[in-house]
Amino acid sequence: MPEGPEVERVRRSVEPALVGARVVGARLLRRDVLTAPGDPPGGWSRGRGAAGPARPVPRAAMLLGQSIVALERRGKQLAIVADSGRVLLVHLGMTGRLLVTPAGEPERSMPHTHARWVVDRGDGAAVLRFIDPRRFGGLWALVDRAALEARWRGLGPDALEVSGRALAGALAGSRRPVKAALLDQGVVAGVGNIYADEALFAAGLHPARPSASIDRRGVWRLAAAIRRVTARAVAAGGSTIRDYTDGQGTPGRAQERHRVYGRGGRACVRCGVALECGIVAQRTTVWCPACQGSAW
DNA sequence: AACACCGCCTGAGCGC
DNA sequence: TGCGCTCAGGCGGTGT
Repeated sequence: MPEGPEVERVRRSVEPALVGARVVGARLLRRDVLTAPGDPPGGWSRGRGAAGPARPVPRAAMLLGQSIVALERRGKQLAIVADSGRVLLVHLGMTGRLLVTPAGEPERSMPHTHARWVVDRGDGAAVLRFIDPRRFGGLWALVDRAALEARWRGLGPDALEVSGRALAGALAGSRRPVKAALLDQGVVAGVGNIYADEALFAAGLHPARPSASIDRRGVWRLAAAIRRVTARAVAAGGSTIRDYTDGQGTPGRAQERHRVYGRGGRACVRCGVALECGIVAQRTTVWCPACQGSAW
């Protein structure tokens, strides 16, 4: 389940093969995975019959014939920027993967491959695949950088660098549970269910605490915890729970460091009390009833 | 306006 | 062994 740290690992792992490379082949195997300019607002219909190339995709939208100049990330979104100015925005959703393999390697059949590119850096071609069994992820074709910036304007600061001041501004006046705020990408970009629980534990805050009830010191502690927890996850290669690997197929080890996520009922690593498990903000949530105070 | 909640989608894991 | 159920969860759309 890729959150910000996992997407950052993917970005780093595919960057060497992609930046400076020219896209010499592009195929979209499922039309509904891509939202291109002119598609219905809210994206292509995901209903029956949406599969397949029912409507031709402008090949430029898939960056065919263009050179990749940068791979940029904000939160869970990964932008492939071409020299034409066009951008292909990748969201991995729950089970999405980007995989790069040398073109010479024997073609293994990879189920749920929805898009496939051949890129050439001059020193040999490589194949890039977008694979996503559950299809919560997708691709968005943007015509220029301005469109990317407009889109990213809706995101909060990235989790790796969120400041206490920015978080305080976003939590002020909100009565919703602080965990719900953390999962809102407009508040902090890149935090998902795993790192929300981990950061709240690290900051000693109950996930159901109304956002506005947390004092200044607590908010600063929380911002620092978000930065620390996500930075450590990046350093550990990301959390591999089920499907996640980086762009080379390498799993991460950050899951071995989780102190609350997936540990409901087990002993708190800090105080030994049994961790509680419940639903907060419609998500499975684990917290320590002793270390994380009360919801009020 | 702010927030709650649903539905999308497939595979893993479980109980019977 | 095998079937069918539940669960996982990001996010956009709709409802309150």
